[in-house]
Amino acid sequence: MGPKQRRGETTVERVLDCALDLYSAGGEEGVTVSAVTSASGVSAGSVYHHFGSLQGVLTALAHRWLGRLLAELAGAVERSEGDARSGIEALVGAYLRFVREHPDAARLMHSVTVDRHAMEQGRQVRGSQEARLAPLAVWLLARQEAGEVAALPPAVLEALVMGPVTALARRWLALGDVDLDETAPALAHRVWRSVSP
Amino acid sequence: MGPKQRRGETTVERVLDCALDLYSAGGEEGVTVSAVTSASGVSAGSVYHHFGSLQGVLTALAHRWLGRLLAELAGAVERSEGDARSGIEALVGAYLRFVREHPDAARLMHSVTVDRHAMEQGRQVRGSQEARLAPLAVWLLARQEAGEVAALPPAVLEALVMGPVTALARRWLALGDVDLDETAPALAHRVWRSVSP
DNA sequence: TGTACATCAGTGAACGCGCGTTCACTGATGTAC
DNA sequence: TGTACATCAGTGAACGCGCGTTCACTGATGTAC
Repeated sequence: MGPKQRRGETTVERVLDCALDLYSAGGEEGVTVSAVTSASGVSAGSVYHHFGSLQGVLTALAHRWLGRLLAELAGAVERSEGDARSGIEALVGAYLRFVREHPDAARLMHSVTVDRHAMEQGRQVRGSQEARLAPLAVWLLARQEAGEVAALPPAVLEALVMGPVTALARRWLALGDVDLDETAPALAHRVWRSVSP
Repeated sequence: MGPKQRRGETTVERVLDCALDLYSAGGEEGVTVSAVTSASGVSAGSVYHHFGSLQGVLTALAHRWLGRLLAELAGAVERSEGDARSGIEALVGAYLRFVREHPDAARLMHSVTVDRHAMEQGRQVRGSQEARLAPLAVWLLARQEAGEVAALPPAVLEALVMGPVTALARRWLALGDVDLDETAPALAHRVWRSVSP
């Protein structure tokens, strides 16, 4: 899979970059074939050569950024001091920083439609994401087994940690009436309180 | 605004009900004019008479259910014992119950596209929602001023209370691998911990 | 190093389909007198 | 209570537009010998 020549890589990159711009300008309905081709200078046929369909472009775009976000989060946790508290606070901080630095990509990732299509594509997508999510999940589970985190079902734990962060991110993306840097420490502290033993 | 004859009301109702079914079956792209007309038996002209456009149908649908949800939440808080803790726990419980009882509507409301269009329609929509949201916001502010809730910025408080609930709801809607009833009390308790003084 | 060749990458005109919307019209409803 | 009439509600054929996708083809790249 993927391009097998140098040319192909840059074409793919150009298409995805333009697709993100179009998405942030006009939502999913703004990402049409003709918009992509005229914005990127790549022909329709070439787009289909690399992505198979227009939906394929959006899926690839979501994949790409989700991978970057998860890598960022895993890195932040790894770089933290190792205990549950500083790890979770690092996680919260890294998420909000990523959103602030890549608001357009964040908007795309928060789109339910993307989730939906990804789900419909079946377990293969979820499987690959789980693989990338594994470092975080493994770390959290280890902290939990060490008694540093409350014994809660995984789904509840995930909701408590990620819920407030994504909620604040969504609000900032939609209204921009929050200072993420300023509020991040308070949020991180409160999230920690909610999952501490 | 709205229908001025009995006939009109039932037509509007029928269109909205069918639109929700179509949405839950095929997402936003499943809600086409021809799908709506053939599912509801209402003619295209009549749809346009009542809603102005297809987008108008989706906007009306989102409005309707958002109103119902907020009314449900406000009612639950009102019925609670009055203190911050039981109010917040009632809120969490009511939200999850609503999602479980109306999963299709919940999926629609969690859609970012709906948010997006609502936002683009300008402050009028947000204004009317704020009016309906007021009871909850007012209640929470009063508890905060009484010292029953930590002194946090409104955006952070909202994220801490609603974030975990919507996150768990989204997960259940997407994967269904959680028992909402079972996990609701634990979640509510932890949410309370995160905002208690 | 040079050449042959298979494969990859890219082009863009053409296609048909289904979409949202309109409009001239008919029928139903409710109200005023 | 009965009638006239303005307004609301509903119809469905028709329209044109822009969409996603295809395909026969050319050009570029990298590799094997």
